[in-house]
Amino acid sequence: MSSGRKSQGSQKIKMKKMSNESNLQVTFSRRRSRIFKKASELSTLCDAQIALVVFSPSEKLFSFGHPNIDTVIDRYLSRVPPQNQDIIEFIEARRKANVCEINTQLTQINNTLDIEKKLGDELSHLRKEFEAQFW
Amino acid sequence: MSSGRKSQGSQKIKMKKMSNESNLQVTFSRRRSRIFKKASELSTLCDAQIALVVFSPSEKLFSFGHPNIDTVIDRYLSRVPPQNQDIIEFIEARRKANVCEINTQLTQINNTLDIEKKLGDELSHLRKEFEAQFW
DNA sequence: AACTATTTATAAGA
DNA sequence: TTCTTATAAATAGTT
Repeated sequence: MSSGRKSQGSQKIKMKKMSNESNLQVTFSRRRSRIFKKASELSTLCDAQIALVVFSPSEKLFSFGHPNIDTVIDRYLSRVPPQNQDIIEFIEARRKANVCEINTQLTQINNTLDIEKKLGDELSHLRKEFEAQFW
Repeated sequence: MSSGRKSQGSQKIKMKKMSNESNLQVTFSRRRSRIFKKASELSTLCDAQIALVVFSPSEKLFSFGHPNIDTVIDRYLSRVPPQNQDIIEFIEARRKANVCEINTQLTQINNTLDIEKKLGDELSHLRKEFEAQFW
């Protein structure tokens, strides 16, 4: 016994990234599970919707949601100016622009077609006259 | 002083939705801020990526993310079979289908136009012959 | 919002 | 790793 105390107990630590890797691993595991427990308690006690996603330093995924993580994430994405919504709107806008542009082309082509048809009709009439007179 | 003690201190509570609305409001506010604090600490101490979204019973949104909530959510959505990606693909497919269909129409119209033009040319030639012979 | 008795969480050591 | 322990933080009810 170098000391009368068996432990110094909990000590305050600096809020920066832990240097000791094995301590970091232990601390991550403990704190992570407690946060998920607290999130679960909050959702139960207060009927709050919660989504919690954690990636460990070793890239492992942990997630929790109440009543359902995807429901909450969708609700979040529909409120915040969302990137995905921008993409959808961009694609839709391009689609509409495309349709509009092609419709303009179609109109022009149909106009040209009308002129050609009228010319065709006129010439068809001329041909009949010509044939009637030629024979 | 109805009692020698000033407080009963913390008492264990049942893990079910709190019935008293004002207590629920206070508890929600306290626990929520502590969870966000803990999430922040975990991300700092362990350099973990975190996304936390909470909707209060009164529909208010609270969110936290490290290094960025949308980054983490995107990373989560890219692992889980994502609905939004489906929507994007659906819209893109519709756009392509539209373009393809209209291109078919254009081809048909251009073919028709060619025929009409040939007819027009032929009749134009006939008219020249007719006029040359008539005058 | 502040206080307080009690319960939990925490970090380090064994 | 898990267990212990001294200490710090969180908690629920009260004031």
